[in-house]
Amino acid sequence: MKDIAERLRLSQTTVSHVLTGKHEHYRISAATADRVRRAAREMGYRANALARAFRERRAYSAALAVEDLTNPFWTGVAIGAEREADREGYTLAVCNTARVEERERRVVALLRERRVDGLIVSPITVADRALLDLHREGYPFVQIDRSIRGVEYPCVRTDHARGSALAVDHLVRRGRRSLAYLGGPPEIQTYAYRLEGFRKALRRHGLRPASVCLIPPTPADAEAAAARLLRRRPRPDALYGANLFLTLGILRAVRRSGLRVPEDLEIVGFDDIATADLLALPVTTVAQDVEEIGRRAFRLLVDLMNGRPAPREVLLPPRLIAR
Amino acid sequence: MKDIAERLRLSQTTVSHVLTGKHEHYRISAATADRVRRAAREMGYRANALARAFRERRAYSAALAVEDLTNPFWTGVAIGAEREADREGYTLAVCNTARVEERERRVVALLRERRVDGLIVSPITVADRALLDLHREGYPFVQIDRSIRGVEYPCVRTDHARGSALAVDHLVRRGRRSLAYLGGPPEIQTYAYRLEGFRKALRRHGLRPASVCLIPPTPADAEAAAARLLRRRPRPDALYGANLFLTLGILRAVRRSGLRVPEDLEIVGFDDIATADLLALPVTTVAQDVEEIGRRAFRLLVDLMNGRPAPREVLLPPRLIAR
DNA sequence: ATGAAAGCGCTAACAA
DNA sequence: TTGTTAGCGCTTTCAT
Repeated sequence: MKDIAERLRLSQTTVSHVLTGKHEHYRISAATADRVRRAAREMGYRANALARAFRERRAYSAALAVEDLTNPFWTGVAIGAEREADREGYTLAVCNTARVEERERRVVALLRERRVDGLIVSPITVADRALLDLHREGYPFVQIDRSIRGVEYPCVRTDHARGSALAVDHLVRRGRRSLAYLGGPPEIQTYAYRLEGFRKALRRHGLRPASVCLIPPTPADAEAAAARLLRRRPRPDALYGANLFLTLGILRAVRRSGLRVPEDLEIVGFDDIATADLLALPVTTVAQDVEEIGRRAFRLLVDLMNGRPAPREVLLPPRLIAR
Repeated sequence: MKDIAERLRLSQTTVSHVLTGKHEHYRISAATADRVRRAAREMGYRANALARAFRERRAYSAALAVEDLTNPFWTGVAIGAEREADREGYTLAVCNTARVEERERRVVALLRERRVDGLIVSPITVADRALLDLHREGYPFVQIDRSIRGVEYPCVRTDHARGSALAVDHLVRRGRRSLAYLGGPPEIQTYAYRLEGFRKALRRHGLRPASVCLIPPTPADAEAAAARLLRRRPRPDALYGANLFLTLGILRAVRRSGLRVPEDLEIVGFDDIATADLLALPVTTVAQDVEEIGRRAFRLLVDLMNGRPAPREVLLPPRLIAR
């Protein structure tokens, strides 16, 4: 800017006004604005984003803390959020915490030290305490998939309960009566809502759960739990897995059991499976609009970062993919 | 820093020396260093990364341009790269270009405007021309999966040819003689090497390709091409898909054909499939160490960014997962 | 072993 | 319609 100003015998200020598009506001003459722009082009001027960020105290960057990029849910969220960030001129740092405490702390540090302007995160991925601290300090963040108490920042998530209801209704419609639930720990809000939805829907049909297994949400744990369920007499005629990894475990257990699907029992899982049509066993899924979650979250974050009000909760409808 | 200095009646310089860990070099007394650190803690000092980046002309951040976060290859790379970036104190911006030209341009602009210090990218994801420009301007980047001519910056990739050889050897060992190749356009170096490896390996066994289909690397295109192949007489007794999406298409075609695997034919695909054990048809895969690719790429990028020399090519061995 | 001072590139309040 | 000036928080050179 200085060089341009010198060459044009203008002040650096004027150049700045033009180059930042504020010439209207400062009533710079069209002719001058033109000269500045031309010179800038000729001289190969490139704005120094670092200087600008420093001066404005804003890096136009945000972070997305993800607990497992291996999970298509989070990949989808990342895609959506990144897309929106790009549209808004923000840089999005994607941080994979992999549920390692040390890495969670670093995400928060990132926000504080690198002066990232905002954060998209799901509680658990970053400990509640840290989030409450951030909240108190006024750092804007948007929650995904689940939320914590005592924070009026928004949460964007699928209507978990509704998803479970879709699953139950589907199974009951197909004549199943003995449904078993396999879900993660209900301390995690996600699973609490999914379980609650499951229970409520069953009640609506005048049924009771054949079983409710609360286990760590991994394929191995689900496989073991499902195997146990399948040995029970009477055997449940439907298994409902409350997330992708649980459903994969269920599928493995059923496959090993040699039972036939859908003759002997039916399987429904939360989260769609990309290769579902190629699997040996048919599985109905409750699909989430993951990219939309990411997009919405980022848009709300922008609102927050600009001091605009944002709703406390955005619920997206799930979709049943029957198979 | 100023506040700390005032409180301690020291100069800001001294405080800076201590807080940036350079007190050894500047021979600050241990006592002073201690006082400074204590005060910093008490006063809740947090370094302002924005100011530092501005002053040092580097943001300690890098970008990873990915063409499709939906592809586990890229997710794996992202996980690996992010992990390493974190270890090195860098922030990694993951950019999903989704093969949209406009978005590719933005990635390059990001680098130029210096919000990031370096780039990890695969050619095609960002057009060759843009990369050559960057190279000429001296901006550091590391290539992934494939590389362009005229650039001595490193490329980290799986040994594609070796992967194809693993596939061919496996099939021949199992008695297959009539192998068909389905791959993406050989203008993309990745596919060129995979095809070449396929051809060479066959020749080594005294065989010739039953067929070579060069198609867009999507499930739909592969499904159509594979269906055509399966109608041929004589029918190939093995199909080799040169990437994940091609292999998924092949699996669909074979499934619809009603042919039995492995009795009638066998399938091998480049890139592992997470749910392979649950699929209706067994599929052998050539697995890449995707996270390692990401990690290595980032480490090389750090070397480049610090002006250290880096090798032109890093080849990682693939691994056959027979099924 | 510590400090003074300059400056990184930009923005904005204010003056003219 | 344009310019003057100060300053953002930090690092670094040079002095002391």
